[in-house]
Amino acid sequence: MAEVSIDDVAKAAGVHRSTVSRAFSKPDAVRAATREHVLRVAAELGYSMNPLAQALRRGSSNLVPLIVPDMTNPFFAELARTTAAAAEARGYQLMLCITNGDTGQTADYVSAMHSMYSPFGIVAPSTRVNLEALRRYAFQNRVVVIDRVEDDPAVPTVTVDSARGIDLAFDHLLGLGHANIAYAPGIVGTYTAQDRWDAYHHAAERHGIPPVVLEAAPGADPGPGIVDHWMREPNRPTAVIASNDLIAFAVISELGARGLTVPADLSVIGFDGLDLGAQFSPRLTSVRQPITDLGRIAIELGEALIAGGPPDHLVLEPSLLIRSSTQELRP
Amino acid sequence: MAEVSIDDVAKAAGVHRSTVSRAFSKPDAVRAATREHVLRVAAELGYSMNPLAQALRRGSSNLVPLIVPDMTNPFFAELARTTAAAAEARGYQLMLCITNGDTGQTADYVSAMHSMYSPFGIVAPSTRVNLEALRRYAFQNRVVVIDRVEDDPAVPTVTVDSARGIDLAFDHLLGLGHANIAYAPGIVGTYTAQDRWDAYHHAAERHGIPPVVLEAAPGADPGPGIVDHWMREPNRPTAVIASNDLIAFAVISELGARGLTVPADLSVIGFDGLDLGAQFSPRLTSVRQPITDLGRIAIELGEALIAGGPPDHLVLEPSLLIRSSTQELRP
DNA sequence: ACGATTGCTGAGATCGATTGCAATCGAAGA
DNA sequence: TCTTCGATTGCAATCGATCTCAGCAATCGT
Repeated sequence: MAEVSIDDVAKAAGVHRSTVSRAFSKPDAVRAATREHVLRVAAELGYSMNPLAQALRRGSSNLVPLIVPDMTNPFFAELARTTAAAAEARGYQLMLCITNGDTGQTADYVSAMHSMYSPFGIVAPSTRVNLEALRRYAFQNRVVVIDRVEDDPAVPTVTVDSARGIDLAFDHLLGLGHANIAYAPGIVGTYTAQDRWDAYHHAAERHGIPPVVLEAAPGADPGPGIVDHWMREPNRPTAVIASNDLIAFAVISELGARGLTVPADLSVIGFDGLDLGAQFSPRLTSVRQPITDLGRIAIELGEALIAGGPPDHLVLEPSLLIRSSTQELRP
Repeated sequence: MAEVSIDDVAKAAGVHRSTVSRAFSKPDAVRAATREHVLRVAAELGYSMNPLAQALRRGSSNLVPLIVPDMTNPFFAELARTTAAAAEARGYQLMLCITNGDTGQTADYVSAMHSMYSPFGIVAPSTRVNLEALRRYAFQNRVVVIDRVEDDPAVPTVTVDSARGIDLAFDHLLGLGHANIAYAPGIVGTYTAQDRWDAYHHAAERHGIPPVVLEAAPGADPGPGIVDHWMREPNRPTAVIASNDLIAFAVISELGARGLTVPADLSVIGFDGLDLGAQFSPRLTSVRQPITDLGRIAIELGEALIAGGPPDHLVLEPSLLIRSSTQELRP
């Protein structure tokens, strides 16, 4: 019941603490017989090493913080899950930190991670603002970013190719006969959001389609704003690309509330490819981000970082997840 | 850049480390002038206390683990958010642990929390199984449970009144003219799931309604199984109560895939009252759990626990969130 | 004016582990 | 048989903080 320390085990096993320590952390440095004896005694006493003390002495721990802005967005939830799995598989203990988009909190977490002797940390930023705070620490801590950091090649990053994703969406919609394709941005401020926005304009231009951006008032529920905007369009688009799945959900929901149906009245394609989209009504067609790879690679980049390798900047390929929220245009 | 320790600050300020320590942790015990001087020097050096060392020496930290089975379920995501907020407001640092329903992991986390000197931990269990592992630790650690623990009154708990929630759903549906109300269970094994199941049967019996439970094969995607079951019913129910919002989503989605619409062909009511339900199509009517209170109260129970008070067992009241997935029965 | 009290600060042990260095021991090599 | 070497193990310093105890000054009561 009381905490059993390394000295208790040492005493019970009749050896010195250092032997116990070695039996656990460097098994080769101790005679096999001794080691087994120590381990057995330790097991009997229900001993397990205190990670805090260990981290303090060693100057390194296995706690890897994953800093995300908002767990309510299922994208981050899925990211957290896969990253946690990847982390655990490599012996790290993932610790999830939610910032609620608060710049100060992100800085706090990164600095806390510093004093926790984390080998490295992973940040999935929401707004560009908080990256500034991050950079102050990036040089002294080891940080991996999902998304990107402003012009700072020293920070390893992993991203999904937004332009390619938007192209995929365009090709799909074009193939379905749509020629009037709008874009519904959601949150703004991140690099990814900006990329998707830009990619939409480029793609529209390339295909000779007049770009229509369905903006909603910031802060408010985005659905109504976007749909209002859409209905006001003189030449009403027949398809819309949402900047992420949540926005797509909101649009479809609002459309339904007004008696319109998807995809009959409007084809909607999301961006994320969440599992949750398969439970939506209609099942959401979406550009799928390889979230599992994102998590795994973030961990790998972290390991590369502590190994002293050069910072990588990986770009992953999205793919298309065709479900039921898009359909062929029928005039 | 290098880690600045308490001794560095002490030297720079020309005082002993104990004075620096006191300046931070018990401001009254040090002269105002000295304290300010120390604090200023510390700020200049960019010093911040090392929580590990502090926890090690003090034998207590402010790290509160929140152990959840699955972040992919938005219920837990919302719970995590509100609990994190409540924790932070009280000076705790919430650390999220995802078990993926793995019994062993839950035990690991609880034991890790032990050696992290956490004041207490919060567990939101998914299956009843892992509660056994929990109990082995509960007596030596301080654990608060959201949901309940088998016959163990020593563990404080906070729950939502499932029976009341089901009643609310029944009353709503009955008021809409429905007389044939089915139940769609989801995950099983938790106390809450069992409660809702029982409550459904009681309510059905009380209202003279033949109970219809729409079970799906475990493991698989629940939507198709539930809908299949529903269609096979000789006397097809006109309304269904889902055991949680995710199940409701799945049912509605599957219905949509088969060309049926909600609420025209079937009224569906969920259980959770997630914000996400408002983005669903149709907007989901649901029994709302007071998730914010759940998180806050879990923290408060934890504090009561370390204060040495008797373990409480709180039961919160759900409420009805009427949106668009239910409608009056039209014969 | 003198012993007692109060307020503030310094010394040093301590939390639970790791690790470089020294000591020990048996066996191989000369 | 004596030296040397490698494999083990013990010793003690150390990581960065907290906390009890003691010392010392200024203040208080009478």
